[in-house]
Amino acid sequence: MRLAASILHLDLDAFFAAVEQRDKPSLRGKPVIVGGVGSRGVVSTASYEARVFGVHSAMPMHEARRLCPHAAFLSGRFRAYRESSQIVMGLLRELSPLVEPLSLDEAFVDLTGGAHPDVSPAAVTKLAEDLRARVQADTHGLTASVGVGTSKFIAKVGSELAKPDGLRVIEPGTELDTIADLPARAIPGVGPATMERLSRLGVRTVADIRALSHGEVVRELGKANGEWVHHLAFARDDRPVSPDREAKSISVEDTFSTDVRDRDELDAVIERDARIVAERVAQQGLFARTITLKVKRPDFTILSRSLTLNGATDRASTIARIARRLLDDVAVEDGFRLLGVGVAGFTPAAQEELFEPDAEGAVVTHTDADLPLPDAPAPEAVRPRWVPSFTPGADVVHDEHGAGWVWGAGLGRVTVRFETRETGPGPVRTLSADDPALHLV
DNA sequence: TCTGGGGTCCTAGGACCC
DNA sequence: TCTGGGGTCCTAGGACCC
Repeated sequence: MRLAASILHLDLDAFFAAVEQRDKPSLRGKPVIVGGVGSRGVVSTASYEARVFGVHSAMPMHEARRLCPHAAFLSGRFRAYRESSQIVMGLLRELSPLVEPLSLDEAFVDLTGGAHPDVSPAAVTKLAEDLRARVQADTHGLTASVGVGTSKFIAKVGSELAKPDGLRVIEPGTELDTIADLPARAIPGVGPATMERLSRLGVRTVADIRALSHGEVVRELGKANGEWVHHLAFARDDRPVSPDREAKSISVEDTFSTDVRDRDELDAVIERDARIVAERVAQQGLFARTITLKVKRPDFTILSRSLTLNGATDRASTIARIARRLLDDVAVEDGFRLLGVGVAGFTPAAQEELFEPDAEGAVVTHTDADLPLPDAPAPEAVRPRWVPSFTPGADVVHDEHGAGWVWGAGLGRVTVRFETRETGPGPVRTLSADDPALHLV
């Protein structure tokens, strides 16, 4: 905790949904829900208009449809989100080089590291309001909530209290009062399980935690979590803002639209995911030692199996081969609803002698054969993950009608609303899916 | 037609080493 | 003729975050 309120937390309001409303004028002021549109999808972001109906992040999509059937249900346009995110992160880096992004829509900034040495409450208020105005101008209308405080925790509490489209500077000395009546869940790290334990001690608010002794909290929650929670309840938080945090793991996973039990199909998914993982590892110039296979059973139990190599690799074939072998250890009979492949234990250099313990514990060397492509027609579970298609919300262009977005598709037809950020609400037209004049962007 | 995907950190037991 | 003790690495699971 610092003497001055010099840590800033910025959170873009209902980010994915707000980008959609910005780019789709007919959806402004209406409930918009972005997420997985398949039968097993969940909500990523709901616009404030949809939240009124009880829709929120992580909610199963089928439930969101029940609560708010008249909403627009869109799968995401991550390129557009990334673009706006980069604009905002750029604005933050103008304030200070010490910017720590937490996700596309959230970041901490250490203002003492930057060009604005005056961190008096009046000065940071001015700075933060200017920032919010610039975010809105440079992103063509997205709004941000900003909190400023003496620590990461307090800054984040500030932006939470300021939502939506607000600013809250929590002045030094007022922290304890500000957080006293917040639910204990407001402390980062207190999730459902921890909250349940705290409830057993009669805790509801942050102040209730303060009434407990350090020892009591640690006994109930364990050492690390207990100390953390007890400290934060007293607003003691000296975590630095750390830009350039290095990745510790890279993984890809797929939830299938129906459970998969066929071993060949699972092997094909492993190979496809291993390729994606290997590409991302290589992109970052890394090599990984530990390969992890993750599966989720139909009853939602999650299993993971991992193996650490003596060497380090960035090869898809090696990652896939190990993952396939790890799958040998897992009973497949009930099938899986999810399979994932991940790597960790990064080193900056490949290790020449890449060998691994085999099932008997002996050491075997191997060669890297090219991975076979699965024979067509591939089952749905094994198709490439990012095939361009007329998913709801996708950007399209029509030679005659201009730019628009996919409202719905099926039975060989695509319904498009022809409008853009600049046009204002536009007309809806239903076209043939193989209309040669219609192009995905 | 029941509940995503990509991460981080912690715990706990066993192997292994000195 | 009752067998320490610490440190590190690996593995599996779980809580949590956005």
